[in-house]
Amino acid sequence: MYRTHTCGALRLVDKETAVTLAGWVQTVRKFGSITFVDLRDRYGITQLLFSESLNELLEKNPLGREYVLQVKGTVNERSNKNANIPTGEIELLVTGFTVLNKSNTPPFTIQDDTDGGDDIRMKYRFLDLRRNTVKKNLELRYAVGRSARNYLHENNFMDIETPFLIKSTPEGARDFVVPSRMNAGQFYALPQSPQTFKQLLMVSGYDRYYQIVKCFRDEDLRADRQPEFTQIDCEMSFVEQEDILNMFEALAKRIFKDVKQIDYTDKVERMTWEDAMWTYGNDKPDIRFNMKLCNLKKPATVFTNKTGHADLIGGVDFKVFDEAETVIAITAAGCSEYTRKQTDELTEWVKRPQIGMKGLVFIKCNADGTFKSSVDKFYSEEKLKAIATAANATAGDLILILAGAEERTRKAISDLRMYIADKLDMRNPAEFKLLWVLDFPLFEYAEDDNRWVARHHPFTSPKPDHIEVMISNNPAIADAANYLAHPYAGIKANAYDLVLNGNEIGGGSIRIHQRELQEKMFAALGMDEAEQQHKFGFLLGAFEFGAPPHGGIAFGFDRLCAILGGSESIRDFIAFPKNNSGRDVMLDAPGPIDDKQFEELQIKLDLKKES
RNA sequence: GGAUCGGUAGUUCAGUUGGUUAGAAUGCUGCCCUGUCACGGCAGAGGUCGCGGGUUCGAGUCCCGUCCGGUCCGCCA
Repeated sequence: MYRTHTCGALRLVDKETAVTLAGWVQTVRKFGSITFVDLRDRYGITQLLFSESLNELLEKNPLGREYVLQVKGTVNERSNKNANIPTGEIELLVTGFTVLNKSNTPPFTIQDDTDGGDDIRMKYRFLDLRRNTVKKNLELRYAVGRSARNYLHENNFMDIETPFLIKSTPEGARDFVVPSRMNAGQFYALPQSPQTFKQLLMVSGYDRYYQIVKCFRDEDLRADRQPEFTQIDCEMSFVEQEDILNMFEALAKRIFKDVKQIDYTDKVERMTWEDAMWTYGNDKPDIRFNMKLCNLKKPATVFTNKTGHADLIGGVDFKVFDEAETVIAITAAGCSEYTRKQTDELTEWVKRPQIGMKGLVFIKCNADGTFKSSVDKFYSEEKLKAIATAANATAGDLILILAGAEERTRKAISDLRMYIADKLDMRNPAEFKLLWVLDFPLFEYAEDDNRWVARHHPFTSPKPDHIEVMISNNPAIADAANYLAHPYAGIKANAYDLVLNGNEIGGGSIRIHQRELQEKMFAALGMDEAEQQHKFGFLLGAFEFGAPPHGGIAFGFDRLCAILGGSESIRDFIAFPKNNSGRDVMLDAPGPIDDKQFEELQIKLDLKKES
C-alpha cells in the first residue's frame, strides 16, 4: 500500500497514529540538524519532520523540489502551529522514507504566486496543473458540470452522445475537417454543435436531451474563445419559449447555489433585443449598473418603435451632430470634476482603432447647476440643460456623447459604457445578474453576398406572428442599399440569449419542425432545392415523420466557469488549452504528418503560396 | 486578413541621448543554523540580449525583415 492517508487528511485527533503518506516535495527547509519538508498532493500539504537520526539517510537520498516521496511516520502535535493550512496543527515525525521518483528542477515554481509567465506555464502545463490556483479552477469546473448534470437528471433529461465525425455544411462558422482514408478524397467535419442531432433525437421521442459536449469551430481565437470548447447542450420537445426560459434560468440558479452558495431568488429580468440595443447599445448588456444610453437623435432605421430626442439637437447648431446618423449620450455619475487630462484620456480611448470614433463630446454638470462642455459655443445653456435632463444627469455628473454612423456609434458607446463602469468600480465581481434577451431578428444582412444569413442558425423558428411575412415574401434583395426596407429585416425569431454580467452564457431557440417552413428558411438563405437536399435532406426527411414541436439551448460551459471563477480568460478553466493561434504549445500541435499517412489518405499536399 | 504590446540569467523583470566588464529579485549549487512554514545567514555558478540583415568607430538600445507569445478589430450560423 502506497499510502494510508492523503496529505490533506491528518488532524490533531490522529495524534500518535502511524501513517504512510505519498506525494510531491513542495519545499525542503533545512534547519541545522533537523529538516522540514512540505509534502503536497491534490488534497493538501502535510509538514514532515526529519529528525537528526535520519540525516545520514537524507545525505544518501537527497530530496529536491517535486521529488515523489513515500514517508512512514507518526502523527505529531506541532510545537509551533500554522493556522494557515488545515493540517497546521500536526506534522509527521518521519521514521523512514523512499524516493519513488526524482524530478528535474521545475522551470517555474509550483506555488500559488508562481514566477512563471503564461507561455512557460502552458509549455509545462502538467506542472502548472499541480498549482493550487489552477487546481481550484478545475475543481470549480467539475462542480459546475456536476451541478448541471444533477439538475438535468432530476428533470428527466437524458445524456445521449452524438458523433464527432459528421458532414461539413459550410453555413456559419468554418468547420474543422478530417480526411477519410476509407473514402478517399472525402472529409468528415467536426461538429460546431450537435444541433441537428439533438433535433433528430426530438423526432425520435427523447423529449429531454442534454450533453456536456465538445464543439469545434475553426475561427480566430480570443481570451474567451477556444477552437474546441464545451457546451451544455440541451433540447426539449413539446415546449414553448416560456417553458425553456423557466427550465434553464432555474438551471443557472441551481449552479449559483451549488457552486457559489448564492441564493438567486430575484426574478431573472427579460428584455427584447430591440430594447437591449436601444438602451445599452449591446445585445448582451451588463445590467449590474444602470448608465443607460440616451439617444439624442432619431435613429435611421433598425428600430421599429423607438424615437430619440431629435428636438434637442436638431437644426443647424453643431455640424458634427447635425450630420451624424446617430448621436448617443451616457452619463458618468459623479465625474463632473474630471480634469482636462482625464477627459483627454477618454477621448483618446474612443479614438483608438478598435473603437474608431473621431472624437468625444462631454458636458460637465457643475455642482452649482451650470454647465461646462466642449460644445459651449454651439449650444445654449438651455439646450445643454435639456440634454442633461434627457440623459438623466444631475449636478456633479459628466455626460459623454458620441456621434456617427449608427452601428459603429452604438457599439462604441456601449464599449465606452463598460470602460467607464470599470473605471468607477461599478462592476462588482461578487454580484451575479442574469438577463434574458429575447426576440432577436431572424435574419441578418450579409453585405458581401447580398443575401440573408441566419442570425442564430437556420433551424430557428420565426415568431408565430411573423411566419406569414416569411412565407408570403420573396427573400431576394432588390435594393441592397435599402435592405432594411425588405420585409425580412423585421422578422423576429423565437430566439433567446441568457446573459450574465455582460457575457452571453447561453443561447437557443424554438426550432422549426415543419418541412415547408424549414425549406422556406433554407431558400431565404440562398439554398436551392438540390443544395437543401444535399446538405440537410436527412433533417427535412425526418420532419416528415412526426417531428414534435421542440426547442433548446446551449450554454458555453468554459465561459460560465470562467465568470463564476472571476476570470476574463477561459484558458485557466481548461486543463489543456490552446494558445491564441490555436496551437497546443505543450504538444507543439498542429504539426505535419508522414508521407505514409498522406499516401494512405491518397492526398497530395500542395499548399497555395501567398501572393 | 488587420492593429497593437512584448521577447535580456532556469523564471519574472530593469537596462538612461547608442559608449568600459549587461544588473535585481527569485530559483539553483555549496557551507552554517533544533521549530521553520515566503525560514534566516554567508559564498558561488548561471547570458548566442528570439533569429537574420542593415546603419554606426561602436547596437540589448536605432532601422528593415522574420519567428514566437499576449490583447484587440474583422471573423465566431
